[in-house]
Amino acid sequence: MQLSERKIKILQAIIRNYLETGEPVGSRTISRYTDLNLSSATIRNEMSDLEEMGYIVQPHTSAGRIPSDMGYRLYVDTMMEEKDKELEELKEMMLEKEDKMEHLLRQVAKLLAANTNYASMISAPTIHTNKIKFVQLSRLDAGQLLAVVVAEGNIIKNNIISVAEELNDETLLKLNILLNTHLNGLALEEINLGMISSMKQQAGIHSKVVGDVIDSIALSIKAEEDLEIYTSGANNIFKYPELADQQKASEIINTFEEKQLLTELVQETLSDESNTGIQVYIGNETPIQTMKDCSVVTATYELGEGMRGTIGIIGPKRMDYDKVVGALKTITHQLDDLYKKRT
Amino acid sequence: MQLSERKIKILQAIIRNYLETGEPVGSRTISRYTDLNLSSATIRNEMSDLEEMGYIVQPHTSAGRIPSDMGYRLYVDTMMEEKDKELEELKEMMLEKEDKMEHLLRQVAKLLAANTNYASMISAPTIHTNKIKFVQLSRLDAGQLLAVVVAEGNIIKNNIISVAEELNDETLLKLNILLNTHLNGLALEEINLGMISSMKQQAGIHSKVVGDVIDSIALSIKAEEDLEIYTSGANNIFKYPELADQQKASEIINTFEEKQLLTELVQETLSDESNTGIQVYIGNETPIQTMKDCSVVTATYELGEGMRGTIGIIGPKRMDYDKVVGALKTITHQLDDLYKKRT
DNA sequence: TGTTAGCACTCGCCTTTGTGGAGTGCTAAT
DNA sequence: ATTAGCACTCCACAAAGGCGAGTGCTAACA
Repeated sequence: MQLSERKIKILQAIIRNYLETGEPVGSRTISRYTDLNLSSATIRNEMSDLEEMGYIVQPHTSAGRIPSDMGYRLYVDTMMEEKDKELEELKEMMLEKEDKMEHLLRQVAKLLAANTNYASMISAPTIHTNKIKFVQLSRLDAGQLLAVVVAEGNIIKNNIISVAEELNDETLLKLNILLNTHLNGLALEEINLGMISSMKQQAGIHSKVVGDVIDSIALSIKAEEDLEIYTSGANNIFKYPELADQQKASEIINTFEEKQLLTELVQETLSDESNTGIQVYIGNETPIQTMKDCSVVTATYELGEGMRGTIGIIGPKRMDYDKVVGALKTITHQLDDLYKKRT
Repeated sequence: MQLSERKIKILQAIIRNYLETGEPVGSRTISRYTDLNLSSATIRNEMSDLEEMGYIVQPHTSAGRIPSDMGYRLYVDTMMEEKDKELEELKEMMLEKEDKMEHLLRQVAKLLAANTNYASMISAPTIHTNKIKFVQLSRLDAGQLLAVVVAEGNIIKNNIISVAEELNDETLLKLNILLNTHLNGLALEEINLGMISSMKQQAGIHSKVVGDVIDSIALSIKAEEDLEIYTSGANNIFKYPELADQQKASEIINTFEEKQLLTELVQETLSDESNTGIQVYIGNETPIQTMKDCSVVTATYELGEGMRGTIGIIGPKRMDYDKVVGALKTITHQLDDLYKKRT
């Protein structure tokens, strides 16, 4: 069977209506709601077809129809009309706090949640493709050194290193020079064993302690690929009855707390480069099983070269896709602007 | 009326039973549950008294009794028998991750939540009474400086400072010496305007730029009294029907997300020094209004001088106080040990 | 005087039953 | 191809009734 023009309009009307009310929508409603001037009987026939084709389902006989995942999918792919969102206010807010990445991200998450009435998450930019800008080793006290590594985009990592043997000022200075000349401009992921051993060699006489130090710096740089994910508005899910029952709410809340699980989503999003950077996962399409009753919309943002992070909105399947996509576009653009201003 | 020995035993039995089942408990149950060998009728009389005295309430006529806030209070104050918890496993886990305070705290929160089946929170130690150990200013690039401040207990703060005018190496060195000699050993809260202006004076010729830099360091040290609170197990509240309804769950979850609100709890706990460091807030006693249907047990931990933080367990009023208090004691002691080993 | 047995009573919970309404599918007429 | 009409389905909701747990009271007993 073919999707006639009319069927599309009806499907669209069903979805729109369902998005608003959350209730199954019947033929009579559509018969008036649209400008098609068709009787409910005709609509019923069409709806019957649409059901057969899999775009809508009946929760039970003699109830109205609701969109299936497939119906939503069609809607998102072809029928959406993007709304322009008024997220401009955000610009200033964001700029205020510009200095601390962490604050910024929290802020963004909060803003999105507040504006959309869905739950939101944002992952800190991945930095492993990021270039090292500055390395410094300082003595804290007898047995402890402080290593500071700053990467492109002013991402700072601190590490305290315990050493058995005290290093004198001269050695420390040498080490600093050595580290900077070798590591500067390198992407974090480019640091490898060969390089480390080459550094050790050049460090020369103190090889034992110095070697240890270099090892632990290298390790700490590479190791801490810490998943930083900020979430907000988890409790928004209680606004949607279809998600608010204990079972589901508990699962979703848990996923939000164990941010670990959200990394999958981040990975998935970052790896897919197909389109505009915005992806929509409806129901079972989601990479996170616990969210199979939700829809998830993700976007990739970039702060300059290689620093990409993920923003996500999680809500009911009947979320306002238009609005959400609009909001995400606005935000990613503004993050872009932000970066440009900053550099 | 006086609380006879027998009344106490009955009250205790009621509470114990209610803690387990969450159901109102009737006279017949008590008549068997205890070793008092009294008929249900006698128990009924006593219960009637206890109700009059305010220790128990009936949710509705012809239901069993449940403890009132006042009943719980009496229980916690006088009738508790602490259980010894088997939280020893934790010791090793904690030591593994010793290096990063943040990880440690998250770990502890998670552990507590998992072990108690309640929600947990932990605040990072306050550091404003903490002494500065080390200050360093480095040039990142033309317009940017990196300030690193390390305080007692190896708490590290980074700050990027934008400067209009570039500082040469010599000035930077001087500044570093100046900063260290002045600030070293000082508690963060001791830094005041007089001191800052005195530094500025000594900085001499470059007063304009240097002054700015000093200002922003001082500011960043003082300013970022950032509330770091880690939470875990929020979804545990779904395990207790009396908290799991939408309204309440939503409120509680929200409080957990907006960690802001939890600061009150932290403040309250830290300020009160009365007793063993463990406090129990039952129902309306809580400092956080949104948790008036819960009980909150908090403990103060110390990592050496002046570094005090708060741990909290949030659960239903019928929480297992014995177990929770035991667990908190164990944890605080272990954090104590941890600090000793570390230094 | 304290304790107990017995009994009537209360009230929430659960199941059953019934009703109304929204919506469908089908058929026949236009 | 569209529509009006009608019988049918099924959910949601309310009312009704029975069950059971628990109480308060009274009277009897040690």
